[in-house]
Amino acid sequence: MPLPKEHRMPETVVDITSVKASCQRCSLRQLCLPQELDNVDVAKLDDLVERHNPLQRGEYLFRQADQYKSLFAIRSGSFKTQHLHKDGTESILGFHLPGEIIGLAGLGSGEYQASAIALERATACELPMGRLHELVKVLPSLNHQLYKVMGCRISEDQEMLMVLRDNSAQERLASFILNLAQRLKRRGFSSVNLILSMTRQDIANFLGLTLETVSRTFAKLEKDCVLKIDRRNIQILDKQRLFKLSSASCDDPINI
Amino acid sequence: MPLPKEHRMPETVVDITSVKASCQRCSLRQLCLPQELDNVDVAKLDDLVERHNPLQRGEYLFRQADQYKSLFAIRSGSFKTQHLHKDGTESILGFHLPGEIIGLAGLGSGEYQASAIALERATACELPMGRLHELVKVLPSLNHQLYKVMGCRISEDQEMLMVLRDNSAQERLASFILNLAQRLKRRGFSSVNLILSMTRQDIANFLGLTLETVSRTFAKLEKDCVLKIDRRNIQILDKQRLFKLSSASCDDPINI
DNA sequence: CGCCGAATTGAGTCTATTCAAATGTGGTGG
DNA sequence: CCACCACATTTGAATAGACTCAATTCGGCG
Repeated sequence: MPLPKEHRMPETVVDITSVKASCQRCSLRQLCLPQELDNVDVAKLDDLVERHNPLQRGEYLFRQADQYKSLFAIRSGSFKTQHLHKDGTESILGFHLPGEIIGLAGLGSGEYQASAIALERATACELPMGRLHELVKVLPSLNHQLYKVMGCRISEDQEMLMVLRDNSAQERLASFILNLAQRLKRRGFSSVNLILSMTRQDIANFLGLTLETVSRTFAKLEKDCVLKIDRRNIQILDKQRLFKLSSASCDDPINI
Repeated sequence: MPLPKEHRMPETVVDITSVKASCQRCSLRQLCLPQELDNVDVAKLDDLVERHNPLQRGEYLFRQADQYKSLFAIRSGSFKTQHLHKDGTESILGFHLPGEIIGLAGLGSGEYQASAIALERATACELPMGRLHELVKVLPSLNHQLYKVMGCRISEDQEMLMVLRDNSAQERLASFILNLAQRLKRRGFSSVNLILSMTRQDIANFLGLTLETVSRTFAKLEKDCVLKIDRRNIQILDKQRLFKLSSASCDDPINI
């Protein structure tokens, strides 16, 4: 499997040297669980976090139907979550970037309902649920923050549901690129030059299209001078127009 | 607006006479927030619940972009949640039955991202967030339960996303009917004879189809002797086959 | 250089849509 | 009681967007 250029976090975003006491100094703090926690509380959160060695592309962070043990906060790189159906087909549920929390759906059923797979070299912080449940009892701010994270996830999932259900291929792809650009920007990456860590097939699967349609739609957007495309490298030439194309009914203001 | 026959809860399911101390005696207890709470904790939950007068078909329980104040537990009847886009179009996000908690998405953004509208005569219990936040601090069991409810919602939303993104019109409609039958059964209604409280247009909007397609697909399912259809009354004639039609890749065992 | 997987491009097909018309139903008022 | 209206629903015919199948190109890597 050919490796795409890695999504390496800029030095200022993740301090690789401070593996210990990490949440406190982690520059993902504003995007992750510690957001809005004071230093004392973050220190307590730090104690339960288990930091993992890097995963390589294709390796699993957790597997569907594994017994539910932990939430994971992504530290670097990117992941996809995918659900395996009984008939052997797979559905991609999402792509996940540094600072995002994955594994939340398991809180309901007690088992992971999807597998998380690294799309490139990636690291994650593990938050064991047992200890997290203890910690939220004594840290109302953490408890509140966790509710907020979950509320956001419900909100984002419903937004995505509407995009995938109601929009055309071009609208879906435009939304996808804009969404990615916006999330990358918050993490200190360029919001104009994106390096996709997933294949066309992954994008197609995620958007409910075929890879041929994704390819053709990219070609059309390039022909219309909205994007410049070079394999996994996407340059946004006309953000305004991409936004208009993303959906006639989208209501988010441009904030990318 | 012509009224469909009302989804009236069987006497054994909701005791209308005990409006006070209601969570304790409410027979939706096993489906709602109090699930797995002991009597002392339920009594405390009772104190914060504000019970409302019935809403008529078409009336709003809360409105999109209203300041976020409360969660709502449905007590009787049914609701739809729908998102209004900037261009004036509306997207239905879900249909909601007694015992279900709605308004969870607001926990992230601080405002409701959809409106909740009664589909028939309906009542709901209001759970003000301010007091709920206080209560979860002292009731770990309630806190735990609320996480579980939110985890389930994330899980269900993702399941729905896959159905709407990956399946054909017939698969979507079959899934929809089976899902409804299953949820109605848990609430003491027949899982064979369903009374739909929503219009064909609502179903189409929810499933990402046109109302013509919904109508044609119902007609096909009736012609194939899978359903018997009389306006809003649906009789499931062949549950086994409906399940097979619902999706080649669905993995839930038949449990309806 | 040649292999292999990823990605692109082309041609024909099919599902669901759009547009249009007809039918059915419940409620209202004469 | 019946005529009529508004609205929900059904049905038909033509269209369009995405899909399938197939062939080709591209790029990285041994």
